[in-house]
Amino acid sequence: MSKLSVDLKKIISHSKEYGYIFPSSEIYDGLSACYDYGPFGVELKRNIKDYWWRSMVKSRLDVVGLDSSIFMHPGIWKASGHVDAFNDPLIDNKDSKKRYRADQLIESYIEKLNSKIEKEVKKAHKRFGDKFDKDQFLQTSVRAQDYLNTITKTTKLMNQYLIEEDYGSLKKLIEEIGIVCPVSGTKNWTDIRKFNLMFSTKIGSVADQATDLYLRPETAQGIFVNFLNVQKTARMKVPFGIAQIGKAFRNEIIARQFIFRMREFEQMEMQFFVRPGEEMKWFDYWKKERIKWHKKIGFSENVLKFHDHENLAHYANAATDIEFKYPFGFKELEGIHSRTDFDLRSHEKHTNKKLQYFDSELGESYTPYVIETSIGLDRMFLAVLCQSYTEELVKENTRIVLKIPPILAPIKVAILPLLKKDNLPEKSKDIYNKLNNFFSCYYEEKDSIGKRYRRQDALGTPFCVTVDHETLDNNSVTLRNRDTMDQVRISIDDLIIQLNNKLSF
RNA sequence: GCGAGUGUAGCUCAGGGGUAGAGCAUCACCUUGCCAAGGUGAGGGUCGAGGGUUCAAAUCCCUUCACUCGCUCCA
Repeated sequence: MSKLSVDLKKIISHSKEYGYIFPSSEIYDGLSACYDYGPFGVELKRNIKDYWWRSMVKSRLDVVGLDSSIFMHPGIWKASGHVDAFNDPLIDNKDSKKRYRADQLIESYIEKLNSKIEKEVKKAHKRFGDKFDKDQFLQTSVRAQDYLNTITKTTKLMNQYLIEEDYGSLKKLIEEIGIVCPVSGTKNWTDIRKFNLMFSTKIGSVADQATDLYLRPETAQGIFVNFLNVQKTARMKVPFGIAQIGKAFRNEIIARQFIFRMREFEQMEMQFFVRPGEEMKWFDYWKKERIKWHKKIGFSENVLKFHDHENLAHYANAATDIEFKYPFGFKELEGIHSRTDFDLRSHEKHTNKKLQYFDSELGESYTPYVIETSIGLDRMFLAVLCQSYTEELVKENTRIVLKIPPILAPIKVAILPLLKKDNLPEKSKDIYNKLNNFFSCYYEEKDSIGKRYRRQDALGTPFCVTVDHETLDNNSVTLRNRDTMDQVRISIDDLIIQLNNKLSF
């Protein structure tokens, strides 16, 4: 096992030990790729959401929020392209262990036959010179006719089987035409299985009258179908954005790497509607805005990078990812996509309802173009954990610290009596009650003071307030910094102001 | 789905036919005057599940389940 995955392993077990993340359904042996957020995980997650919502919605005049439902009309997923585009027949080669899409295997086979025909044509052209008639050749050449017939027949059968979802026959077809695996060169294929990205379920209490529907695979569509509702009621003018935080569900073929790729996950999305033709300007604008956001909470230059897409999705005309350097490499954390007017237009087509905006400045109506920023909340959570987890040597002992940015930390301040006697606990609890109105606090009196500091370090608490005998004399406490372990003595009255300075957005 | 690996205490793991173990963690009491691991005691396990071999199985055999890693996909 590589050193990198050892790091991830440490983070996973630390997350569990300190109440951040538990494996789902653990006492039933777990459920693959599902995780639960524990008492401190849920706080960190909430703080990340707040940080995003504040900067994307609260601090801007041109973006408003939305919380659309997870269940939506099944027609939406037809319009968005999810029903057709993510419904693949998959087949494995048992020798090379490679997985392919069955239809793509057959298509590349047809491609090969086509190039063989081309070769024949070229050869014949050489032979006959200028008098060469391509159509005539194709009709008379036995070999070319053979290829053409096979292509026609194979294409027809493939399409028929795909539509009927007759995967048994589709496999037979692959075997009959003798397709081999490009890697192993063998015909040792598994059966074809259908893979569907979306989870389906039923709504309605009577089974046979129930309507099939899907759990949403992205939050974006809830925004698109509410475009006019939001624009009109919040009286927004293009350019403007709609933001949403919510769960999404994808039946990933393989879900791995802890909370990086889960089947149930949470997205923080914003769709920004702009005038047609101005999309690249806004695409660049949001690229800059979003990278600024990441840097503001302390992600450094060398753990972030843009990754521009070469192959664009069916709806996009430009796309980039912000990648974060996880222990398993640079991976997508956030996507910024120029989605054109694909979604709005597609919903118009499917509903026969106008989804246009009248631009009073231009004096015309149009379907806005859309720039999407979409960040995985769980991926952000993991990025924060990976960035924060540190082990350092202090007097030949390992100190494990979660250097979580203070504004994101689940617990902001721990209040600790130096000793569990002499009225120190009582005094500490007074301070706890006072501070807890402003920050999330933690009170602890067990074990030696050093041990308690280390425990708070491991939990990621940025500040410890220690109450000692001097506190009883002059109302002063020590304030300890998690990252430097430095302590300053300050008056209790100054605590709230000082902490506020360090903990505000 | 295929391949490999792993399942023993809350965590990290040892033990490989003969009474279930260690360190850390937890709880109680004592100790403790600022950076983890001081003392005494206690709780906690049908050794992933089912079956087989055996006088005897955590240990050997078979089956099964779950997780982890790799491969294909990722709006």
